[in-house]
Amino acid sequence: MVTIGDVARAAGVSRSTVSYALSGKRPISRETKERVEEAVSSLGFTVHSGARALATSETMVLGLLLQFHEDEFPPAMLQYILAVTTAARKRGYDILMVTEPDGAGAIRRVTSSNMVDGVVLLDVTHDDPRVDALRESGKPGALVGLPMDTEGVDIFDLDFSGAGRMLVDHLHSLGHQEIVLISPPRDVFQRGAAYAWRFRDAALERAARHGIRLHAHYGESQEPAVEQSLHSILDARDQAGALIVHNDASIVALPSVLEDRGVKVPDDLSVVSLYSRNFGRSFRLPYTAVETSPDQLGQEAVQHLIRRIADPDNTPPVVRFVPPEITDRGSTA
Amino acid sequence: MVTIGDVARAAGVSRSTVSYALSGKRPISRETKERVEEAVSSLGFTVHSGARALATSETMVLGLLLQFHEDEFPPAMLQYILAVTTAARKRGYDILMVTEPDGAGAIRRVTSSNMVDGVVLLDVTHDDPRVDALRESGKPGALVGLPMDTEGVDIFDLDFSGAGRMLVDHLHSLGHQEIVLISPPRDVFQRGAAYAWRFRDAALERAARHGIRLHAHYGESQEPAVEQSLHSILDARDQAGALIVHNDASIVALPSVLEDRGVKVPDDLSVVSLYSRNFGRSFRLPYTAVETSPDQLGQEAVQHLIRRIADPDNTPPVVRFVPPEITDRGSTA
DNA sequence: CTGAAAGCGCTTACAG
DNA sequence: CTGAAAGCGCTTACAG
Repeated sequence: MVTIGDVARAAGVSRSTVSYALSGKRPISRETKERVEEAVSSLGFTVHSGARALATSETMVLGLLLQFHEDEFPPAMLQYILAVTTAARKRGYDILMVTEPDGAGAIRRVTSSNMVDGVVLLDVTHDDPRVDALRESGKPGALVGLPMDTEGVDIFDLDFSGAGRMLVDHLHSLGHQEIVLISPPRDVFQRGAAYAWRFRDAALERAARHGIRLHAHYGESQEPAVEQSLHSILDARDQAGALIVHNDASIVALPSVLEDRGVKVPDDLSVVSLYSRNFGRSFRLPYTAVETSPDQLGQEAVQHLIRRIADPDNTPPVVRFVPPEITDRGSTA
Repeated sequence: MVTIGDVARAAGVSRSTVSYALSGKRPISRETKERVEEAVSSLGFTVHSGARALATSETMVLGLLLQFHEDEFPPAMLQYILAVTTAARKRGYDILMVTEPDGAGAIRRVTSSNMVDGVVLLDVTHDDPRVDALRESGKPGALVGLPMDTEGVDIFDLDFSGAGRMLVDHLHSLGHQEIVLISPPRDVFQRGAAYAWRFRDAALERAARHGIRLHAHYGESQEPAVEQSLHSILDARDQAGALIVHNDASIVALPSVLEDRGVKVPDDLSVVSLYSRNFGRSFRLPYTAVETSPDQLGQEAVQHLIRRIADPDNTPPVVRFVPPEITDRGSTA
């Protein structure tokens, strides 16, 4: 391989001059700089990332920690992966993708071996063991999802409580008095994914205030249970005029379930949900929904994480809840 | 941070002894080894990955190169990502996920900076510029997808030609004489994704041999075009008794399109496709299909790549086409 | 069975 | 504006 020494020799300067010419960290004369650049490109020099990491204690790599749970709909997670990766690369960082089941162990592994400068945790739960592991690691981290103890970590999430209130208000303003809510699967609640109950509890509370009957049910995540559960919930609640679906697998399955049942939206039933624009496009979902903004969330998380890496102490901790925005697709009446 | 020197001091031995005790690359006395291990765990020592990479020229990281094209259905790619990541971790490797648009440049970047020991290329096309970049890099690579020039690279893919023949044979054995094929979008062909024409051409050839009329159409990848194209193709070909869908977005949209049209499977129409078990489960696809085996493909690619990293010269080049297997879900008659 | 030392390829004070 | 040298934390011949 070609090293900085080769470049120095070819350009007739010292290795330190090459390093400075490349980094711009001290002034270099115009002609020296040109000679260095010529040598670099003619030799095809690239800095050895391990050597640089050893010298600077910076890897320019971010860890992305995620898990594929049985109770989650895989396509939904992809949007966050892509958002984080793109945002990182735009700022010169690469992404180490870590998916092993033992997330806390994985954090210890990649931080203590100095493989990454910081980590992004996806799908953080209420008592997520990864959060303690992160704190102990001393590396900066950005969380997507809300843990019980937010001390010393940066948090980025949709305002699920606000989203729940917003959708209930929307249906209330149209005069609905009886609403069915399809939540994430029971396992998601038990796992401690706060987004599930933040949304549900806010919706319930808001409905109560409006005097609306809101029936909350758990949805499913795997077919054929998804469709079956939708049918049985709709069977049991056929007097309700509106449906709130906070469940990715269920919203994807809903169009064909409703078609099966001969239910017309919004004439027979008003439907609202939460999903991103791209998600809705992949599956042709025609429902009025709160935009979940994975791109924005991923970008803000990465941006803040990088700022904290650069200046761990003077960066204020942030708990950022992206305000919900509703996209009206005409599925309510 | 705690270094190997700290461990050596605590254990009362030299740094080299610590290194050897940890790696097992030379015999260490039982008691020395125990003292080292005790020091390691009490101090919480982990090898600095950059330092090790610098000393050994091995990073224990694999690059995973992929792009999200407009003309592809995102959820399908996720299965390969997960398969590769899991297989790599099982063998002690981490995954650097590289998604930038300039794939060839990305390969140059991560290989020449020695960030990875090898790369996996997903979705390789006929004249994929990444393949040349890979060859020039001198690093081992495993490709998923078939390039024009297979010299010096290892290839792992489904036998799409065999899959095309198998599905046509299956329909032929049931007496079908007129079949519609929905291929990937035109853009996928133009991009040079060989799997698209390998499947189609083999199906056409096989159909011709059987004296079957096979009408090949391009499908779409984005809603609402997907559904519209399905409707217009089915309108134009309403005399056909069987449908082969080689298009992820289309097969996901098919159930509701057929329901819309009042078409019963398999009574009115036989349907066959290609997708993985998990993919089918996510979307409740009830169709007889060739299993695309992303898990197996990912695992074989990683396994072979790691073998080649260990011994670049004595590892024979491989072009591996996983034989198609049909899963009968009763959607044909 | 163990140690002292060279070397991997960088960056960055220190010195001029 | 530039150079010589130390140092980052490992691994591995070399030597005993």
